[in-house]
Amino acid sequence: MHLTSHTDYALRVLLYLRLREDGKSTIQEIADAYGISKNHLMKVVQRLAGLGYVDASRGRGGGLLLAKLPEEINLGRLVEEMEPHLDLVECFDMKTNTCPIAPVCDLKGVLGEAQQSFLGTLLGYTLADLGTRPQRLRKILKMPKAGG
Amino acid sequence: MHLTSHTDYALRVLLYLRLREDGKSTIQEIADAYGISKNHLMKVVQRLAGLGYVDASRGRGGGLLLAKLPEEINLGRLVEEMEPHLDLVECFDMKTNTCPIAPVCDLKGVLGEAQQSFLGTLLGYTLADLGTRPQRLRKILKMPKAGG
DNA sequence: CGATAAGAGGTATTCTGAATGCATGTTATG
DNA sequence: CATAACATGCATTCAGAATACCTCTTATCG
Ligand code: SF4
Ligand code: SF4
Repeated sequence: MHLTSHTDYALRVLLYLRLREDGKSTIQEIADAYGISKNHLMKVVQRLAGLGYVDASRGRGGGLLLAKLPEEINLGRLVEEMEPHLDLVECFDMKTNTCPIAPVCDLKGVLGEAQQSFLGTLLGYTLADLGTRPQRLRKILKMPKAGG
Repeated sequence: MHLTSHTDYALRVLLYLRLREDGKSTIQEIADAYGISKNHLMKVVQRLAGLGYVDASRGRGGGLLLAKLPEEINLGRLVEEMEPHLDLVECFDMKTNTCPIAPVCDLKGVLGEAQQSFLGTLLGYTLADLGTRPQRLRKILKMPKAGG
């Protein structure tokens, strides 16, 4: 039971940008701040751009900006969109299911309900609920001061 | 986001035994019923035996029996015990965490809460809540008639 | 216009852990 | 003592995630 690093990285990027609303941030800068691979992070950012969460501008002086208000970025929605699939067990994908009792299995319903609880909790939060300790976060992330 | 097949297989075994309280079932029989590998299922059953969910008797005439009442077998508990880990994101395991903001990350708490919602839902169900359509299940599983 | 910074996008490789198979040991029964 | 059934450990395969590269495009600046 785990989320992919893509999903977590996406959230890290958004959190970073939320604390940095005053100016653009480059992928390199964010990768350095979290100590992760720039190449890897580029894929995540492309995805976020495609989903409309960030605006990316190329060329010298380019970088990333949040494309929405933090209050508009729902964590549950983001997780649903970033995760490659939400197939808790094989029968959740009827196309590849091999379990013979799927049509009449109560467990399937119970697991589905549990997953909805999970996502439902996340749907109750937005990016605006994160970063409640901005000073400490900015310090850990070695974030440039406003205007820098 | 998915559970391992071990967890699902464990639940399948318990469901099978619950519908078959009248007599022992062999691993072979259950593997055939679900169309899965016997070798694989043996590992799952050993785990279930170790956790005290089933009694396994060896030798000719041996087989499996539920070691608890269906009402005593909680689905949330079982999932917790069968899953190799519940590390939704890397920071859930402090020993291997590399994320620098873990000590001050609000996201961690939110994800933890969501996971608790998931498990909390499952904790509300027991094996007794499954198998509400026993006739159809027994038929699909080609289960021997009572006493057979 | 040319150099350069930055993102876009595709491909290849590595790595991990799950899934599976196999071989042998142990226990109980008849 | 033959056999049926579970126990245990190890090896292998496989899928998907994670990561690394490489080339292309775009935009800015001197
Ligand atoms: S046992 Fe139920 S939940 Fe598990 S795969 Fe089969 S249908 Fe789905
Ligand atoms: S960003 Fe937060 S939730 Fe994600 S790994 Fe870091 S500490 Fe954990």
